[in-house]
Amino acid sequence: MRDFMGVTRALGDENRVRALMALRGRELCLCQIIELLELAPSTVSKHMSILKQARLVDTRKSGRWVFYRLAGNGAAPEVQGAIAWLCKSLERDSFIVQDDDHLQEILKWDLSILCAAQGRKVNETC
Amino acid sequence: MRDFMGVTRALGDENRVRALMALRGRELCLCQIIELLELAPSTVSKHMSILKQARLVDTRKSGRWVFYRLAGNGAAPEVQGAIAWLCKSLERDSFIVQDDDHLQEILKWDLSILCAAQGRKVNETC
DNA sequence: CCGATATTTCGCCATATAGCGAATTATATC
DNA sequence: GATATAATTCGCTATATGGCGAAATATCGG
Repeated sequence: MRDFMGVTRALGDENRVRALMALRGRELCLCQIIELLELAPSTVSKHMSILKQARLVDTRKSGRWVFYRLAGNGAAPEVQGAIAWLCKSLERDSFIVQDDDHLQEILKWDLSILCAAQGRKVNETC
Repeated sequence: MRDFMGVTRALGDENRVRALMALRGRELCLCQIIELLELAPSTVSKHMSILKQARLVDTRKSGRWVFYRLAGNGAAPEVQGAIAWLCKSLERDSFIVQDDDHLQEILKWDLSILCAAQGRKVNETC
């Protein structure tokens, strides 16, 4: 029960749900999720740590970067069920589709450039 | 998205999850749920209204009593998915099994007696 | 070793939420 | 109509949560 409630609480925030949906079929660096959600790095880090504690995501560290991915086949059944339910319910949601589009743009940028640009009110044109 | 978050928020409270699980395969009167959760009537009423707003439960009014049941086949897919996920994840949870046992006892009581007994620190033996 | 940089942790604030009891509403019974 | 009763709404309090910026941590490049 404790574990299960950890999952439901984790799913109870819109930004965390958006982050999970963004991780469908790919892994993302924290800075890419920051860019997507347009929130402070500390806020996004906290969100991701909540998702990790609920076992909804796994992480991989590569140098200074931390990559997140959805929990896979090794995960607990309730976690896999949650992810399946989430994806099925929101796949066609207009906000999620919009995020998907936004992500396509974000993914075009080199990670180091993206990270360096954060916190400096990036101008879209340069 | 708005509707979906309504569901996830509703699932984010342990007492609401317990109430939903209690409704598997039967309908219950509010006073029976009050007895199960051992919370104030106003608190339980609020919980159930949140579940109703999320469309996770339907209600039927019969005189002074209000009966709750899980949303059925007519419900939105994300709601049905949520209920299915919930039941599959918690069916064997020890807290839920304990609630199931407790409910068996509660169901033995006549509704009017149960309601009348609430708020008066019922002695198990009378 | 010394910055620079990505992430996390900490401290704080504003808001949301769960809980209760009292007051209100709706319905049944007298 | 008056009274009793099941449920809801209201007002309040205590706690939890999401947000940020500053400070701390970890890692890379010189």
